[in-house]
Amino acid sequence: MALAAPAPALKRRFYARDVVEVAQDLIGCVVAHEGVSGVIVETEAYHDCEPACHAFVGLTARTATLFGPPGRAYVYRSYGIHALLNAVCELEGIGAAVLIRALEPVDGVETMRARRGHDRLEDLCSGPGKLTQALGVELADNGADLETGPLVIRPRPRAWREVAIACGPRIGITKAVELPWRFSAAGSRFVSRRSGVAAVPGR
DNA sequence: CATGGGATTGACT
DNA sequence: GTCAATCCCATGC
Repeated sequence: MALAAPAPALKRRFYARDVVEVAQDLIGCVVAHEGVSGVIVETEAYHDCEPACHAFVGLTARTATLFGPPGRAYVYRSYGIHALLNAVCELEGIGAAVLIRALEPVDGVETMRARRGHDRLEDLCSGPGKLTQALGVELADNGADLETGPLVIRPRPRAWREVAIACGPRIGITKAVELPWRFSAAGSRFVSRRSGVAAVPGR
């Protein structure tokens, strides 16, 4: 019996709803790019109604992807050095996205090690700039369709179906710091930071 | 056209 | 704990 084919990628309608819900539902899902993949263990939600979101300034060249159709990648350069990967959410015309902040490596670990220049498994994808480097995601992937690939996000594997989710304040921002819109797989060794989280009530 | 500010990381004290 | 690297883009003159 051959290995099962990978699950089909998440469809546009998965992303076309409340960005804070999508941020939680993406925990445990799998990001894959050209044979390299990992399980999402940390996310943050951003919405144009709050000032920490790039889309807060309105429609510009930079934010066009955020206001575009859901299910696309929003990739931008941070601090002049790192490419950060988001999944665009909500309906077209609303600027919202989920920042993918950390992965638990699954496939292509040796490729990740070579690209990252680090050996420890926990150092490969435990941060938003680290995981794009490990996956080979670049600015040119901005606007790419996450349903058709080559960069795709797949549903939770069976073992991740019941993952416990923690929440806390978003990291590295100076505005709207009070919103608890950072989510992580409870107890994961692969998140970017360990502190500042609490259990999500009722989930 | 000049300026300033980051959704970070890694090296160093 | 501190701090520099580095570049895209929004803003203002």
